[in-house]
Amino acid sequence: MSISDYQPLLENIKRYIKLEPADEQQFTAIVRKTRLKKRQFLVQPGFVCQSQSYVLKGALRSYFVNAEGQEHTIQFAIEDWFISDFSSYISQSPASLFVEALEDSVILQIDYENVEQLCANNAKFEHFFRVVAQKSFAFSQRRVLSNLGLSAEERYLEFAGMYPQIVQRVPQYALASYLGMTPEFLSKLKSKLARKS
Amino acid sequence: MSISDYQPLLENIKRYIKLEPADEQQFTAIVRKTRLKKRQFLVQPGFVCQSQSYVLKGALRSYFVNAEGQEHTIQFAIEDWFISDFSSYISQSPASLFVEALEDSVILQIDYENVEQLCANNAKFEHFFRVVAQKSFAFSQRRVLSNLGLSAEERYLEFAGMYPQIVQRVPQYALASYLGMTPEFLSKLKSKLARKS
DNA sequence: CGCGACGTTGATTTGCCTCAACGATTGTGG
DNA sequence: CCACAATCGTTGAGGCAAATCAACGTCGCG
Repeated sequence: MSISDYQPLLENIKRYIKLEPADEQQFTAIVRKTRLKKRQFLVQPGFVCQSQSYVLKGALRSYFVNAEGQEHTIQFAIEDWFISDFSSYISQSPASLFVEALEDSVILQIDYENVEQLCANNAKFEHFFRVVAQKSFAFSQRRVLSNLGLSAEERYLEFAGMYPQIVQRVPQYALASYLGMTPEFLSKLKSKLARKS
Repeated sequence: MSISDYQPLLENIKRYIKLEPADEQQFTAIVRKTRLKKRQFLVQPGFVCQSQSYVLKGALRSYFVNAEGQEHTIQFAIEDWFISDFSSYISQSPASLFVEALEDSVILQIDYENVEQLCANNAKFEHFFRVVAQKSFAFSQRRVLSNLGLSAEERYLEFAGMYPQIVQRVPQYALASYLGMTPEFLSKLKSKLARKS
């Protein structure tokens, strides 16, 4: 695995903490690179989610399948994003989500045990993972807010305004299930909005 | 402020990290006790949320008011819970939520600057706040899931099963707005469920 | 007491879902 | 390289869960 593979992830981390060469070395020692084929699963319900994954190239999503068989997308991840079944990951208990590659992808994985050890040994990383968790929490709360306060059309427009790349890149049924509507309804919504302008 | 006021909060922290007397002292030095009257606001939109609050006694909620004037409750907090406009708190930018006392309450407040300093000086607390943020994130993701995957009735039953104390204690319009339904609909739901049993 | 806040109940409306049929595109095996 | 199936998006008809609107009862409190 070449040095350059780590760079995007190290740059990401450096947005929050300063890294000396020794820190970088400590960190890269626990990173694994993995390739995924489109439609390949990274996590499946019932298995413990051992690692968090950073996307070097490609696109993934995590989703839940409820009793009626409906899919509900929890998260998308493209380049420079992390993804996992976070609930399973932090409690090291069986997952309830699928994590699936939407395209052929390349990811960097870091395992739970190693992350915890790293954080215990190096306060910089403890700080980094605190900040990331806090931002993730704030992000999730904003989503709860959108779900509660906005109509289907407003949710679509908000998301499309914020993440146009993702809207273009992921299948529409996955986007619909993220936004909390049926694929049919999203389709009608888009054609209505297109007609307006 | 008497020592015993700190105890519940210290016990909470000790569930995650071990505290030496010196640690306890470092921590209690940054804690402020505040009393709130029912209907009093702790945070209001436009003002920066300076602190996180731990509930010693009473009940609070955070909520958002959208363009149409509808309220949407983001969180409830009773004894032994934290509450704030977390998004405003971590970015120290203007709040978009109200945080309001639902009863006369007593809280312990810790300010952003002091928490950051404490974490920088004492790795135990950095760890504590990481773990708390991670759990909060996982919790919030589960709520997104419930919002997406469950009907109004299912959301109510799930919440009532998980937090019966809160259902009894908070006004029904606040609960309805937390669960993503109108007060009228929640009322009909409850009477329907009561009739069944 | 009387007012305001809260919960209830019923009639009506609507945003979104379900079901079904139909193109377009992709992928796959012969 | 074509044929065929599978996958995905579109469109329309009809249905339902939940919202809206309105009227009324009740309780706590100034």
